[in-house]
Amino acid sequence: MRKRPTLKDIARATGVHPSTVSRALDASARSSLSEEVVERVREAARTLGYRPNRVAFSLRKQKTMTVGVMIPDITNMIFPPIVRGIESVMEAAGYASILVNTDSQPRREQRLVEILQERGVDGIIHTAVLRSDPGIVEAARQGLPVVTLNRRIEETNIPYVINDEEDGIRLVFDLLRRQGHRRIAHLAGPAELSTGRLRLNAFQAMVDAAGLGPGDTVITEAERFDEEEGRRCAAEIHARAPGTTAVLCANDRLALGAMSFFQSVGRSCPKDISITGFNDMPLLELIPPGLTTVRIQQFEAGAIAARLLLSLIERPDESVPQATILPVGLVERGTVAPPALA
Amino acid sequence: MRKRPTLKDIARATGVHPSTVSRALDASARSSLSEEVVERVREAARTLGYRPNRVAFSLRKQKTMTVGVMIPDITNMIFPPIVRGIESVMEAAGYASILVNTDSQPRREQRLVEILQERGVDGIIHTAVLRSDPGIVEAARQGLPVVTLNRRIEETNIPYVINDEEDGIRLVFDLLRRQGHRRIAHLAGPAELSTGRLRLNAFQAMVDAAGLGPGDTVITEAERFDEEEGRRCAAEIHARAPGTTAVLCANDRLALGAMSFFQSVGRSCPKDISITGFNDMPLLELIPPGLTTVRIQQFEAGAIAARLLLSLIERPDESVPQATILPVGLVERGTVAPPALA
DNA sequence: TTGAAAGCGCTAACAA
DNA sequence: TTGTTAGCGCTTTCAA
Repeated sequence: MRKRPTLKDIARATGVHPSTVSRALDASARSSLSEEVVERVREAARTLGYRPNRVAFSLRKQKTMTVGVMIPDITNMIFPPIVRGIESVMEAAGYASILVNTDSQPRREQRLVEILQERGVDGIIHTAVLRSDPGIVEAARQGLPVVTLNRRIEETNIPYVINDEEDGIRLVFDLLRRQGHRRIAHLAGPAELSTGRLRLNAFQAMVDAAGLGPGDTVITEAERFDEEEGRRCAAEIHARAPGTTAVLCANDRLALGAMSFFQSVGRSCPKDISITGFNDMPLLELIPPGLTTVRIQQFEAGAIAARLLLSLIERPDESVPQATILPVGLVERGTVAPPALA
Repeated sequence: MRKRPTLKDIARATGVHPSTVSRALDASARSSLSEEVVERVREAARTLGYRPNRVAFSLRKQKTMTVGVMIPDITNMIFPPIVRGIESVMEAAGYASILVNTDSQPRREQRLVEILQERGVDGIIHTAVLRSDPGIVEAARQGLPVVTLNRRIEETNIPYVINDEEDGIRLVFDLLRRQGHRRIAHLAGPAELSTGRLRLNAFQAMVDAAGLGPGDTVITEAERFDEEEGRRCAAEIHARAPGTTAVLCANDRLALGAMSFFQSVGRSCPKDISITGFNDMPLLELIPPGLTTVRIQQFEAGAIAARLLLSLIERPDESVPQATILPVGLVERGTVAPPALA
């Protein structure tokens, strides 16, 4: 690559000292210089096509203006909007984002945290934490600004931004109850993820509050949030509790898998079985009969997490809220109907 | 952040010179040292929790081990798999990726190229170029390794990886012809994108080769590759050429929009109108009646582009192929049927 | 208002 | 085999 001009080159061209050039180009130091020098320097910078070297800047200032963004898998469609939300505020603040996919593998996640630290990121937004996650906790303990998004780590004071999981579950549960369902199954997410756990807890609380008995509900736990696990768990529900009239799923992909399973065994949705999801991922509205689900904020959640991280980085003594819980909404489409009369 | 240990700290701990520590920790320089020193140094590095500082490394070596990945918009579902393909090879080679979204805005794209250059990226993979794109061309001319993906820039020697657009169009066109269609419309993509242009050219060539007359085909050009433009252009086709029995769309999102339009005016697909797409984006198979489309390689395309870029960066005198054209395949689903008898 | 000098953490040419 | 030294491009303290 052709060598880019440096401060030294500008200094030579204008006959001033490199440090003077540095000052002339820095808005906050500019004030202490004569207008004439500032103008000459800026002019020279322009004609030489000067671009500051951020690597040198970073080494000197111990600040890379870069953040790490950790997600489980960008091909999972709920993450792209979140990432855009993060970048919309980071980019505006002059930060670049290094995006990494953990594939939900703890060892890989751990390694990626180290890689990001080697690269000197100023902070990390982490959407892929496990409920217990020593690697990132240790990094945060050493002073690295971290905020978790979508999920939280238990027993730490790392700030987190999550959805109101409890309210979301309440919304779909109440809908099912109003339609007359009593034999409601929960297709739960992985227990090691806070989303899976919180939604399960909320489901159980709703069941208790509704006075449903143990014979009415069955719970299966998926190992991953994907369609295949949705099918597998739906099959289990079908086998263990054939009288189930509604399946409340911990997320949309599990619900899609469940829909596919019930269709394959000839139980039509919503006539024979009602199904609900969580997240309202893109394109869902085009898949018949239209999954009834819980809408979460995606872009906005990313933006909020990014603002929190910026605050941690740039104003370390200002305190930020430890918990940010975003409101959710019910999206009624076609997968819920009253139970068929037995 | 707690200060991380440096080479100097290890040097102090072991009683050798920092440069010796550097050599001991560098596999390729290690051979010139005594085993005893190497062991002592590595041991100290381990106990101190030493992590190399890549910023200092970058400044010294003039190499950041970072590449820029430019895409139009990560929320467009065909890009996440491409990005994963890129990262799978970049990460394995020790490179980090800075992902930026251009939103298809030339000025924004231009600015992002400059930002990436300030950050000293070792190369750029660009999936968002326009057919004419002076900013990135100039950067490449100055010696920055660049490869374009999915799209190409005309009149440059920047290596590119694209799909076999011509063959893809041939596949769907032939299918429509075999089913007996004659009045075929093309819902074209934006002319300033090579994908839009190449697919349009291919369509016209097929029309000519098939001996269809000007009365048989109508072409409308979308301004963006999205559902809304698909609906608008489908409406235009419907108005200008109501006798059209098939619409060959330049990509899946346009096709989805067209499907939505024709449904809204009561023309059922595929009974009254056949529709085809391009890309085979995720989830398409779940949307009835199932879009017949052209499958492109996504993950693999990213991986190939990344390998090309790596070659440009690490072996600058080895030559790389200027054009890589990936094979495509036909995916037959439910949106194509013989034309209704008039 | 400007210059001189040091140093961020690392690598590499040269010397010993 | 190891140490010395310089320097990547920048910011910032101190002096003038």
